Amino acid sequence: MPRLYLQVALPVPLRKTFDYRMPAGFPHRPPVGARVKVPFGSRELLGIVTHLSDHTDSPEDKLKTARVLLDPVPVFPPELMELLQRAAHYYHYPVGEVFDAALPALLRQGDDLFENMVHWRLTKAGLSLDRVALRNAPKQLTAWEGLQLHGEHGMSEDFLTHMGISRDSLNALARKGYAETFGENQQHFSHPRFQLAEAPLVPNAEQKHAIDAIRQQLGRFQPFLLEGVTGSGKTEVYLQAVEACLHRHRQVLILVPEIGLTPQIVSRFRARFATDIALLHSGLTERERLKAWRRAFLGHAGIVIGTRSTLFTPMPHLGLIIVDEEHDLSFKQQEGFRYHARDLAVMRGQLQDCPVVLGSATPSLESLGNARQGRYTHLPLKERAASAQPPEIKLIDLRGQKLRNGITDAMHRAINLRLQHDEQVLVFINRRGFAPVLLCHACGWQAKCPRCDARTTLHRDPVRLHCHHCGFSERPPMQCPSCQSLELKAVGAGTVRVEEGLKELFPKAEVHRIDRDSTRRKDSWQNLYDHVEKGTAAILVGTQMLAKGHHFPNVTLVALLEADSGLMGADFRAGERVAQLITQVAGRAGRAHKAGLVLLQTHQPEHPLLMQLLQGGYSAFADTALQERKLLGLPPFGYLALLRAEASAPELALQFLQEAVTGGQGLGNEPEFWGPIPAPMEKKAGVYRAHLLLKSDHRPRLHHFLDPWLPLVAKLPSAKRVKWTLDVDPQETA
DNA sequence: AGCACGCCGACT
DNA sequence: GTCGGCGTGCTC
Repeated sequence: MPRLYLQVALPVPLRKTFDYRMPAGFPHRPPVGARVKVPFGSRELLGIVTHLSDHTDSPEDKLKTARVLLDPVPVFPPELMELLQRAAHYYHYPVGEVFDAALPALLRQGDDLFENMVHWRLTKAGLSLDRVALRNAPKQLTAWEGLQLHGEHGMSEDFLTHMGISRDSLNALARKGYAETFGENQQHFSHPRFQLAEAPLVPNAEQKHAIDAIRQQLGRFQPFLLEGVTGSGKTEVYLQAVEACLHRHRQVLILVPEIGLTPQIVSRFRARFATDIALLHSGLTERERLKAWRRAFLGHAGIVIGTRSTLFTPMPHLGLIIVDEEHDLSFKQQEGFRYHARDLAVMRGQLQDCPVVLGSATPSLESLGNARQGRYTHLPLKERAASAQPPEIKLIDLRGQKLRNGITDAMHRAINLRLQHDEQVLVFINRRGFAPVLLCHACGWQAKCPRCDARTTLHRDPVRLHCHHCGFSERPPMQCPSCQSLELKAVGAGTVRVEEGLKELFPKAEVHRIDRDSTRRKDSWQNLYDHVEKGTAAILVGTQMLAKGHHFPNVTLVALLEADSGLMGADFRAGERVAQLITQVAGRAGRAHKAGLVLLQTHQPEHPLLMQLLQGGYSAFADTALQERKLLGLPPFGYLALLRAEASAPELALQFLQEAVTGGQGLGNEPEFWGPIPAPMEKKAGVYRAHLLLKSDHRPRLHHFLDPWLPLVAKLPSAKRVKWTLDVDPQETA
């Protein structure tokens, strides 16, 4: 019998796997996708078995022996192994680190997969019990009712605790002989079960078309772009597609941008389906995360909802993937393994033969491009649900206007009018703090961050200057450090100053501020939301985080104080981001029976992007933007990779990138090189940064170039003096 | 990324 | 005399 070697991926930044001998006592064929502990240098690491092979390319005497096999079944089933390995290749990231990023932290640390895994079921006595026997024990009655759902099949304690049934009440039932545990520390795979808890709404014609289209493709790979303006009923389409999927005893994976901010979508699913819904988001403890992950992994959870990394959760019966707000930036990881969860979701759908629904009111130009080329089925929802009217958008020219705390007279009057009608107003200003500039009126000196090429922002409460880019903070000087003048002025407005200004202008109105500083306390945002939802006159001031997920039915005016602030950006996606932001915030106005008004303060009222949004909405903007992208060969018509470098001196980073360009000559499949250039904020947190953009008009050709180029780049002598990273499909190119 | 090995400076 | 600075080289 040939001897078998284990090929293992380890969490080290090396673009290779490592071979190990199998010790006596390992099963004959350990499962590919399982975790193993292996010796590595002087330490012991936990890795993933990627292959079993009867030969090895390493010299026999260098091989070490694996130590412990941790899993009886793979933590990554075959389709996930395939997804993660393809992703590692696509993003040119070390495969062992990709596996590491995909695993809940406790499993990464070596915790047992099925430790503390207990299943409960009713005993014969429990099954034939009369409920009156428990009439004096309401908690035990609930537990007994819960256990009845699955009868003698039983269910995991993870799920029971998730439904609010405590171990105490289960133990009490056990003591009376009505319930028992079984299958301790063992896997217990099953199909998800569900019941409809409320009747579906009656869809309109567009919704029905979308629902039918998705239903018909269940069991097959097909991407859909569900483009629905705010209030067009995207969620109802999701719900009915999910229902069809659950009917086939399949699981649904739903990705959302920031689950903490969207409790509304979760409660819609909870209200519609009586099923195990697993939530995976940043607010969980690692123990909670593992339990939720395990319910998905074992097939118990019918619906799995989570942020970006939830995409990597194994689901044995996956039947549908939904990516809500697919344009959202947070789906792209911005450090380390820089994957795009939306793009990998499509890849996963392909591997697992299921439809992928990308939903947005403001789709990314990438997805619109895919829809127009026929790769994705376009499902537009243009009608707003019953009686809702589209908001009216108007511009206020800021040029030559006197501003009071960032507010023009025209804006002041418009807000006043709405408050008099007992309606609510949202005010957006995309800047935290009190004022973005502290300026010397005498000599022009400005407060700057010593570690970044950036000004510091003046904050109140406590009064300090903060750098929003690196966390530096200091007490503001009493007099100008340059000319000793005492005339230091706070210029410009952030959320705090606008809040103060509005309180002065409207002393009788409730004014609330929502930004990262005001919502630090857990739940404070939710409490405020519940309060405001009741509908008394109020003004909400905030950054874009106010625009996400929440609907305020009584808001009739939305104000953007600096609508064009994003238009100056050097990034080619700046326009797309501004158009999405304006359209998204406009969607917050006039949801119920009142028509909404959107007021944009701008220095560039004749800017083509603004004109287009006003006249033709997001789709008119998208048409033009796509034409421009095509002319320039930019995404989705061109394919980009960005090589970033940072170093202790500016020349080092630029020199490294220049050598990388030179090293790429003659490799074949060469892309266009744009740069190297210093990054827009060259100095950040004390390091100097530079960029090299690679652009190709064929994706495969770009990757055929990157494959030999990257190892070469890594071996450049100058690579030792910089920290470099490659970003495939970068979202921020500037 | 870690971690060990290695070869030069100021401390008990 | 040693503790420790971080350059460089390796990890099946």
